[in-house]
Amino acid sequence: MERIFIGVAWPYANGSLHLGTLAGCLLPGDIFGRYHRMKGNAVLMVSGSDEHGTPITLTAEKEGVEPKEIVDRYHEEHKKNLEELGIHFENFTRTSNEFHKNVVKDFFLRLYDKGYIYPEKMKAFYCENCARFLPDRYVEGICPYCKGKARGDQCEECGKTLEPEEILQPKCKICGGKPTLKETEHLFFKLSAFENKLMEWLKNKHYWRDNVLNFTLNLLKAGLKDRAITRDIEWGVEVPLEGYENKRIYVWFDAVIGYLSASKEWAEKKGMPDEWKKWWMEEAKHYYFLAKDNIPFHTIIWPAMLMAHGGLNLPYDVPANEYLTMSGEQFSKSKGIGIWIPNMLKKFEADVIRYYLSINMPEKHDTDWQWEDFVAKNNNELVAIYGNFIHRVITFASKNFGVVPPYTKGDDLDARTIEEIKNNFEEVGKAIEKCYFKEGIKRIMRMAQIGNQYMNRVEPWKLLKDDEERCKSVIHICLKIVKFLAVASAPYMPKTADKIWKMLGYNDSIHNRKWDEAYEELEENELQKPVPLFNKLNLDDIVEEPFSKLDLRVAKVINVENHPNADKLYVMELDVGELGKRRIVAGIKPWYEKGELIGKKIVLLANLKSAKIRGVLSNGMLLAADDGGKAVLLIANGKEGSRVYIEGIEGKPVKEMEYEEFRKIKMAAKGGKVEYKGKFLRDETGEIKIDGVVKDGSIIR
RNA sequence: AGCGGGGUGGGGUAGUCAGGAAAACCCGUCGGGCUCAUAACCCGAAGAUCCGUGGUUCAAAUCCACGCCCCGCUACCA
Repeated sequence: MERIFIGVAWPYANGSLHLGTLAGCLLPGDIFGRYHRMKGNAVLMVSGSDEHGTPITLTAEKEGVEPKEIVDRYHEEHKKNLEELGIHFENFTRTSNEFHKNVVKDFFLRLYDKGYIYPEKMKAFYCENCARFLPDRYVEGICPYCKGKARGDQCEECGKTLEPEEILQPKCKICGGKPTLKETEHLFFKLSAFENKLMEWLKNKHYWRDNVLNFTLNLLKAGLKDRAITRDIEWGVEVPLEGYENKRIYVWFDAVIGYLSASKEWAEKKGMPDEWKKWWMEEAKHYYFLAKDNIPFHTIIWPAMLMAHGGLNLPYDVPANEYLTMSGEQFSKSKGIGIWIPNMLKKFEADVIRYYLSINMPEKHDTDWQWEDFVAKNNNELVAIYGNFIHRVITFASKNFGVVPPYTKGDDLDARTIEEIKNNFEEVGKAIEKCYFKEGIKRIMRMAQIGNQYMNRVEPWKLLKDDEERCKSVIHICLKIVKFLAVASAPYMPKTADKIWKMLGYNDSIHNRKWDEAYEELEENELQKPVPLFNKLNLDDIVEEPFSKLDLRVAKVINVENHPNADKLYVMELDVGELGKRRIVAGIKPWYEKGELIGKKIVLLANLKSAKIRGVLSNGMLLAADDGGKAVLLIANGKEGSRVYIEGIEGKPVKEMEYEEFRKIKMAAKGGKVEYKGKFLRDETGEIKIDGVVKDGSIIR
């Protein structure tokens, strides 16, 4: 038996969980945990809501409530979602509880006593108007070097790191006022003292994922700077030292200690307050599941903190995932891209979501969530290959025999098939142990496929008439395969696995069984009546908001020519950033000169079905307001290729959109802007404007 | 700008670290088989200059160099 500690990155309690968190952290952690529990290992898997930090206080202010109300809301929601998703923790807690705060304070004091924390004065921006110090990213200004837009301690254009006093025309992002530099004293963690120790510790981590190890080593080579671990805010863990009553411990310092506090709390709740020591002070392997942006916290800062503390286990592996993108773009609230878990759970079975994210997990590079693909994988793989195999076997067996029939008459094919299944099953286990979750689920699918092949070869429906004994034996083999599948699927699709288990006539939960039981002989159970495990999905049902189907993009006009066969048409060439160059035909010639169009940023409907217009192929169309027959362009401001959207409507663009379908979506002009369902069309920089005065209510087309 | 990851048939991915006979899988397309099963399953076929150029080698998707193009990160969006 091994002891396995699993730490899953703490979701921030400032919003709903989204698919990225699930794909990158929660799901891999859960698969890993479930597998090890079935293997008979002692698993302690913890996480919780990360509830401190400025973003939460800002959200609270925006809503006019206390921070506590925000974090309570999302913590409850997270907990509920996790349960619905079948993500099982030994302890899923939160950083605002007293237990955690006390552990953080103890940890802090221990480091302080050992001399790893020291005070230092620094200058920071203070906004009189808001009466608060501003975190870096809430200060905007101009870069002294390239005159580009600078945010906080860095220029967004040239990427140069800036000292606070260098930044020109600083502006408070909250109130727009002018912040001043004010001196403040903070406590620093002596991260720099751990460079060599960390380097030494990393020496035998050759089994880590390349991206994680390389990234970490590069940061170390670049040299570590001591980090301020206190902030001038009121929301957070109090600093347990005199003179720091107005400061709080910085959220990253507090959050990672959560791994330890959650373990201690778990032991406490179990009534065995020392039990956590078995994982933290005795031999145990520590795994941390997180996404790539979180790597430095878990491979440098947290290990350094643990070293500073002393006597606690360091991470064994940090199999960080890359990102899940949404139709090619990064999840982002501010850009209106993303899929939120509460929404997903209303529409789909947890295991369907788990399946798609497992087989499409961003292990080595970013992977893309695509609705078409999601539907296709559900329908063609889960339903057709996997679900159908189980269903056809159980249906056949229960209809004809009622119980698991005995195996009495075999042949070579049986042995070969079982051998192959067994081999695949073992590989699934190995894959999970190495955190190659994608490979594991693929092998499970392969097993279902082997089952289908076997059945097609031996044709039990024919044997039923002329060789019942052989037929029973064949079905016995098929049921064995079903059992293999149930056990192997348990970490990936826990609810489904349990359903299969019940169909096989077992009364208990598969999650209390052992992984190796998959090989054990079937009992002569009475089979349950089968119910289809999954159902087909229809893309049209999923994408119910017609606006979601649109793929609207910012496009810059780079060339305009007359259409060879039409008076009112231009043939325009557009730069659509990541989508490349596009040629479209547009009927705006009567109202716009060629010259004034070039360089303009307009709104393009990028996924409109291509059409020949008077002999010229047009790939998309531009949007304009129709003011009594006169076309007036919509003007965008964002980067070429960036999305144009309505806040609150999830973008789920279809591949191709019919013109008629587009016409049903009624957008109208209002006060120089474009309104749809009470909200305004916008891009990443703000609302889209109409290029001139048009009557309110003019239709956009 | 620096760093990291990537570019593989029409789409989505595997394979690349340890170079080798037919480049794997799912979808899509075309043809066939089966009829137990959720019109599901199974078999076969077509379809790839493995981003480009040059190099190392008996042998390169894989190693090296240069170039092009995407994406991400740069320390609080997973």
